[in-house]
Amino acid sequence: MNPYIRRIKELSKKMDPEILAEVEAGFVEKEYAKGSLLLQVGQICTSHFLVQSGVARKFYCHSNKEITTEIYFHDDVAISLDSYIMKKPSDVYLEALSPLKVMVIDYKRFQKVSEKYPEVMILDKMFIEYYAVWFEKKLKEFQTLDATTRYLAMLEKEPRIIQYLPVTIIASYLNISLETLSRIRSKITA
Amino acid sequence: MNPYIRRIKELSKKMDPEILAEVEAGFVEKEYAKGSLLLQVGQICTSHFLVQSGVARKFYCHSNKEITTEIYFHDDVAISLDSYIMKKPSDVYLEALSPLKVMVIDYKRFQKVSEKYPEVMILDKMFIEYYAVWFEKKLKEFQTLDATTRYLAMLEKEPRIIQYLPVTIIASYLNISLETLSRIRSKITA
DNA sequence: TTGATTATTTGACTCAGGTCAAATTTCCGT
DNA sequence: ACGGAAATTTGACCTGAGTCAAATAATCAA
Repeated sequence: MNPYIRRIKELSKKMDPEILAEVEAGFVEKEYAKGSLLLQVGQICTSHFLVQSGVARKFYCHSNKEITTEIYFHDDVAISLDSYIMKKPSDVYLEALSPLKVMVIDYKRFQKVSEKYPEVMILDKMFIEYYAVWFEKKLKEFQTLDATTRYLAMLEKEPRIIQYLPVTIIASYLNISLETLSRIRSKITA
Repeated sequence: MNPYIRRIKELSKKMDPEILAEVEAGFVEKEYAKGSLLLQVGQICTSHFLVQSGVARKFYCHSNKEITTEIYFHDDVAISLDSYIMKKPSDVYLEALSPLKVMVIDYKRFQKVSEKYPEVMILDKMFIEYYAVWFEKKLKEFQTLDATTRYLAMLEKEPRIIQYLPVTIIASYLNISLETLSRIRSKITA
C-alpha cells in the first residue's frame, strides 16, 4: 500500500498550506510497545494509524489460528476498514510487532475538515480507492497462485516482510501452515 | 453489493433535487444483448454501469480458465475498479449474461458534478468504501472457508446466482472446478 | 556456559479438491 | 418427435497442502 500513501502525501504538498495545517493539526503522535494492540476485536475503529516507524499487522482468529491479513511499515496506514466504515465492532486486531510510532488520525475531526475542503475529501477518497484496488489484487492472488508462487511474489514485492518477521506470521500472512512455508523455503534455497 | 447501492440511492433522495437532477442528467441508458461485453480486456474503464435489469458478470482469464469475480443483478454496479481508478487498461471483462439494461455513468461528467457538490462526493466516496469492505469480506471467505462452505454461504446470501446461472459460471465464481461443484451439489441434496 | 524455552525443520500420513475421461442428461433447431 | 450439441454428473486417479509428532536449531536468562 505505501507507494499509494506516498502519492497522496505528495499531492497533499500541493495543497493550500493553511488547509494542510488544519488537517495536520488533527494528527496525534503515539507510541506502542512491541506486542501491544492499537485496536482490539470488539472495539470500534475511529482512527487511521499512519505508521512512522516500526512494524505492525492486522490479524483475526479463525479456528484457533491467527490469520494475518496486512503488514504495515513506514508510511502504511493501519485501519480496520469494516469497523471504521460501518461503525461496528472490529473483527480484527491491530498489533505492534515492534516498538511502534504512529500518527493517529481521528475520524470525526478529519471528517469535519474533509467536508469543509473538497480538495481534502478528494485525497481521503483516493485513499479508499487505492485500498479497494489493493484488495482486489490480493483476492486475485489467492484465487490464482499456489503457495509457492505466493511466497515468491511476496519475496519480490514485499521483501521487508521476510527480513523482519518470524515465520509464524509470514505463514499466516500467506495463509499456509508453518510447515508448508518451511518446506517451500528449503525447496527454493536448494 | 446491492444493499449498499440501495442505501446510497436512498440518501441521494434527501439531496437537493436540483443537484440530483444535475447528477442524473449524466446517466445514459444502454442495452446489451446476452453475451456481449460492456468492457473488454485492454480497454480503459471510464464508467460505472448501474444494472437496471438482467444479469452481468466480471471475469478474467487465467491459464485458459475463466474466473468470475462478481455477478451483478438489479441495483448492482459493474465496474473494473483497477482500470477506472488507475486509468489503465482493464484486465477483466464485463459481460452481459442475459439481455441487459444499464445506466451508464460517465466518469468525467460525474467527476465534475462531484467536485462541485460535496454532498455528491460523499456518496461517491461511500460507494468505494462499501466496495472495499465487500472485498475485504470476500478475501476473508476465501481464506477461511472450504469449497462446500463457500457454496452454502452463496446459497444463503446470493440465492439468485444458482437460480439464474449455469454451473460453469457458478463454479468459476466459487473458484472451484465444475466437477467439484457437481459433487458438492449431489452431496447436499442427498 | 548451560539449561530451558521457543522457533524451525523434517518425516509420515491424510484429505480436499484438481484432472482426465467416459457416461448421462438436458436443450434446441428443424 | 428426433438427432446432435452442450451441459452436467460420475468414476478413477493424482497432488498440493494440512496435521500430528518428533527432531534440530536458535535464543535467552541466570
